[in-house]
Amino acid sequence: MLDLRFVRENADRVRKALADRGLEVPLEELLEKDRCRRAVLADLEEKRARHKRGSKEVGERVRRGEDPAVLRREMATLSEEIGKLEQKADALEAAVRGLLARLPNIPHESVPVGPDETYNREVRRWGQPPAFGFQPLPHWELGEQLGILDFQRGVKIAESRFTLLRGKGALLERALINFMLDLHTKEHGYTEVFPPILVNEASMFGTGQLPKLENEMYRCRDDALYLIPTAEVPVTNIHRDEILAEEDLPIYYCAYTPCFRREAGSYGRDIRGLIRQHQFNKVELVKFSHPETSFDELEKLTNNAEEVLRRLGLPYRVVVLSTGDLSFAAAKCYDLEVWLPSYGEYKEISSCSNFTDFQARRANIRFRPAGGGKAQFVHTLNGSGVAVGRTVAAILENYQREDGSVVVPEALRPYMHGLEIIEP
RNA sequence: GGAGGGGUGGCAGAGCGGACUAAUGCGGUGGUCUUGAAAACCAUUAGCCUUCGCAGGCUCGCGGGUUCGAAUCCCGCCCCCUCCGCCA
Repeated sequence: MLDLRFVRENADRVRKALADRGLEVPLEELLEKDRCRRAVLADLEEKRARHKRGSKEVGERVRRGEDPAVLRREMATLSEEIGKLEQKADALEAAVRGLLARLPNIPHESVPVGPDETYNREVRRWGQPPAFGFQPLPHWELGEQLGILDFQRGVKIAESRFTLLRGKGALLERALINFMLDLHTKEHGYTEVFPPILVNEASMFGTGQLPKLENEMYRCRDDALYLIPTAEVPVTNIHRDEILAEEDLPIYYCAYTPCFRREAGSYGRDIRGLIRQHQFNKVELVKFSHPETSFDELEKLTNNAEEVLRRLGLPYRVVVLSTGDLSFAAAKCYDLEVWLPSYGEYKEISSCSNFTDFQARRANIRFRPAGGGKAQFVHTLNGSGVAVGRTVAAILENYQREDGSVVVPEALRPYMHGLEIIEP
């Protein structure tokens, strides 16, 4: 959420952000409603002040033994007028808030301007896509041949887009989670947390999933709880409604959690394999940063996620999203894309974003400056470090051999009891 | 699931129809004192909204209601704690 005062005083910047993102929000209506609301408020507050003084006077007359009946009647009338004005002010405020909630974050100046993903800009590339002397297989075929991915059973147990991992496949998944957590906690300075995986509405609102993405989430029937679509939600909400000490910033958390997404509206896409599942594992990086250093923190966070792919020897590239592709709450976002031979292209495996104060304002996460003074909103960041299921797919496909076996990346072997090759 | 207790400023905690303009303590900040620090003492210290400013308004878990007037009384809801039951 943007600051209403900021919107009022920087209407041109907001207008440009909307245009750059290709969004239509009736900004003029918002500004007009806001003007109207403030006019009503001035009238309302003047009447409330009179009413307050009058009521006090009634009390004093009673104490002095005078008859307060006339004044009491006057105050009753005034009270009624106030009630009406309050309704009017509330309605205007609700309208303003509704429109304000539809305004996206302002993209950072370094973000390329363009209407869609074709304007995303590649910023760097690492590694070489493997050259196979044979016809490489997609991971879903490899996985089934090796007996480590069971798509049919996943469908039987749950429904489509759920997969059963078996044997070395389950071990590979677990090894990746442990490898990533160890890397981020031991070498990158993150504190590991394991949060609730069902969260309440306030948490979903704080990070911006509600109200917009309600259809994307699994909801409990008998409780007002949602399955998390990403660890970003519970981990960012760790400090909701808190005032942090400036010297505690930046705070780094990493968390492994399963994630659940309904994937409504993506019926035709990525239907095969592990790429788009309703349930998947992810190691997430979350930062609470001082406003002045948040864009530096974004570079570091992105590099931390990249390190996972470098250690695993997976070819990837980093893309900075254009204004048209940037998510609603983000001011800047880098996507990490891993090479997938079955797609013949790079496929998103991590998304690293700086939300500046957009989430912090919604979730009310502030810090107290060291010298005292007003609490300010922190900046929140997060990124996948990285998506585990897609990493399994990338390893199977990039490390496959002609006989259908798969070499285990060296960095992973200590986590797989020294296993070097996955074979049937 | 049953019974009881409770949600008040950064934290703890009093207040239970009209001087609440929310006591007090802790913590924070500034100062006095000190070679320096600690202690002590003095001062200061909630957020939000409207306003160029003066000033004014709102907020005591949330939402209604009673009243000229609600932190305080009534109704509904949410959350937390304790005990019992059930349970990995």
